[in-house]
Amino acid sequence: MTFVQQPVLVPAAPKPTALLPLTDVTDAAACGSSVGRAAIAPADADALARQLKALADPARLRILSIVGAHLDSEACVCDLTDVLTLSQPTISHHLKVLVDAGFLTRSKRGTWSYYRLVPGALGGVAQVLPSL
Amino acid sequence: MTFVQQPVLVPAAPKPTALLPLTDVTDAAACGSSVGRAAIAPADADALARQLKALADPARLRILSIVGAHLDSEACVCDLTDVLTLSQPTISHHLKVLVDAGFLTRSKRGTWSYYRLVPGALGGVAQVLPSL
DNA sequence: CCAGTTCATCGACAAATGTCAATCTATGGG
DNA sequence: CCCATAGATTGACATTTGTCGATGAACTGG
Repeated sequence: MTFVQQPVLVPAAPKPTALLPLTDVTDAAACGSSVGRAAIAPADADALARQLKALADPARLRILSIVGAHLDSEACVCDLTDVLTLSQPTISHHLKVLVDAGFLTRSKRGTWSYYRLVPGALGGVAQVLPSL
Repeated sequence: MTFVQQPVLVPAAPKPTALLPLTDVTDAAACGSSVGRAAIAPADADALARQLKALADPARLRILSIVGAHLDSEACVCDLTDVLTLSQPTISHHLKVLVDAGFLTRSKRGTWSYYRLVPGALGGVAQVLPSL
């Protein structure tokens, strides 16, 4: 189990302006704290929060994990309904959330819908987090 | 701007049983998909979702960023009320969420409350994400 | 002791979210 | 054709969440 850290390739990334754009660094409060660098821009915080919101659900994390656990990082809905204790519409809803957030892609073949991990999408979020 | 990637040291981590405990790997659906490894355990998905839920808010991301932007990774509430366009009770609420989730610590000195980043907390989440 | 400051807590409210039953839309097989 | 199956959509519902105003608690300076 090595996890080669793919070349990122985030698709739904809203253009990371400089990974950490500024807000402003011009104040000195009475409590005597000093600023070392600039903080995240509000627009970037919004975008990152949207991505994290899509991940911040136990069912969706399990879905991503189950899809990623398949040999080709691809699974159909029946693979999920078997394991998750949730109704089929609920699972379908979670899948839509993950697709809209850019973590999964959907491809319909015949009667079945196959979902696939977007390479680097999770890694992109993981890369930005520690630099907050 | 280098971001040295600290030695992790996650404090509030709920004991990662093996980073990816199993659920079960014993089925073969009609759609013909094959399992390569085990998925995340439901309990671990719950724990990770709780952490992510604490992060999945623009105001809280900005708070973490502002605290981390200070030279000693420490800031008082007044540093936040100056920048964020939110009422003081709302900011206090977000701070409590981040403390409860293990991303910040609070230390009161005199009239001021100082919040400090928990070293490795964000990195711990970031490390687990790509291995889903 | 009193007034002002800093921050947390409480109560209320609208909005967002997770869930399900019911329904709809393909697709495939007789 | 007709029916069965896989999955998406819809509508409804309870719960959670983000926000604020009002209030409370603790410390500081006159």
